[in-house]
Amino acid sequence: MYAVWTGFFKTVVTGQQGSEQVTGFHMAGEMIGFDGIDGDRHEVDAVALEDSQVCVIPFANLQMLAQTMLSLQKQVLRWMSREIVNDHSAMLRLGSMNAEERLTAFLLDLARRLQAHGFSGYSVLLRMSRQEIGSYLGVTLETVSRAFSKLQAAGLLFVSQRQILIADAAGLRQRLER
Amino acid sequence: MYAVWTGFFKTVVTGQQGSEQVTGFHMAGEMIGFDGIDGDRHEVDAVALEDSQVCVIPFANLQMLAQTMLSLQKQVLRWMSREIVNDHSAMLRLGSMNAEERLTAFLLDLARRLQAHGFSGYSVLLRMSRQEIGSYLGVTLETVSRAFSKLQAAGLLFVSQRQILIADAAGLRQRLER
DNA sequence: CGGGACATTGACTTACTTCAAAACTCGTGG
DNA sequence: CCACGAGTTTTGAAGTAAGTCAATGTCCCG
Repeated sequence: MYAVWTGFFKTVVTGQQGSEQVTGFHMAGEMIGFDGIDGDRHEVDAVALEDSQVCVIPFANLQMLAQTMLSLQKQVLRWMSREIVNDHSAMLRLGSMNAEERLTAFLLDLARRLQAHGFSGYSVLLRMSRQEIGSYLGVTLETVSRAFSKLQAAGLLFVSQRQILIADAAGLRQRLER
Repeated sequence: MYAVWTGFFKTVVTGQQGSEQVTGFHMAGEMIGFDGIDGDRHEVDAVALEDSQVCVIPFANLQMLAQTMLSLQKQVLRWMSREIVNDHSAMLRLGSMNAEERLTAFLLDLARRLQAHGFSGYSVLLRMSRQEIGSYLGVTLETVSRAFSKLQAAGLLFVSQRQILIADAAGLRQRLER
């Protein structure tokens, strides 16, 4: 298991012949590697998107500790449960939203998580490229770029390369209530 | 937690204003409800697609038992890990495959799971409607129907309403190696 | 036998992709 | 300090896969 200490990661699954799909972005305080418990190999690759520090925790150790520390055992289950819930929202995004809605939902989620970590909930510095956002959202990088431009034209946010300023969070949220 | 004893279920997440997304199908021997551990409510609804029997397991009980039975604790982690891996393949399907590939991957996965449960790996009786398959795969029911017809025209399978006969599993697998 | 739900197929429309060009950013070296 | 070049982002124009709307067909059950 890998606990992100500082920095920012993406996790990627690779299909048979090289088709890549970003399955998530991970910041400080989050865990990576729950996919490797069942099989004996991790199904995803984790890639740092900036200089980062992780704490490597052999799963056997975690499990041993959890036997005596009940709170840790609970925490592991909560982490995994949270990942499952996250993945289900990702499926909802990918399966039943258009490009603009996907980007909106993604941004709101990112801003919320950043805020939970003590950062501003309005000024977001993206660590990932349009390409990577597109992969995560199941659209092309061009579509991501166009969706950004459209949201900016609608006065909901300001975009300058990777610096995003959310001008109207309520307005963004409203766009998801189709 | 709910352990499926007999029958067949779908799980569904509902977006803000009623947009539905099927997040999975579950057959005998599989567990439902890992999404409810973190929050205090389940995020998905489970719906039986035929007469079914489940074993209801209060999570607190499971947790208590797991403390003394090490093997059970491991099993819980394995179940959850497997769900995470499954969700990631679902994301890969939704994010980087076209309609025909999504249906192909879905069918192969379903056949594999049925076979693992002692059923035929070739003759598949679908328990869900085109609508529900479409929701799971992020396409419309018409697109599902057309994809079925196309795979049949290619001689890879035979379709008669909900009865599917996989004629060329290797050929189907090959279609995924784009 | 008839009605209702589900599935298939066709014709048309559209959101997104693809291909291509121009603009911006940033690090490197002259 | 500026110029160059590579990588990234934005924007436009054209093509296409899938959505939408609608008609027809099929199955099941009362």
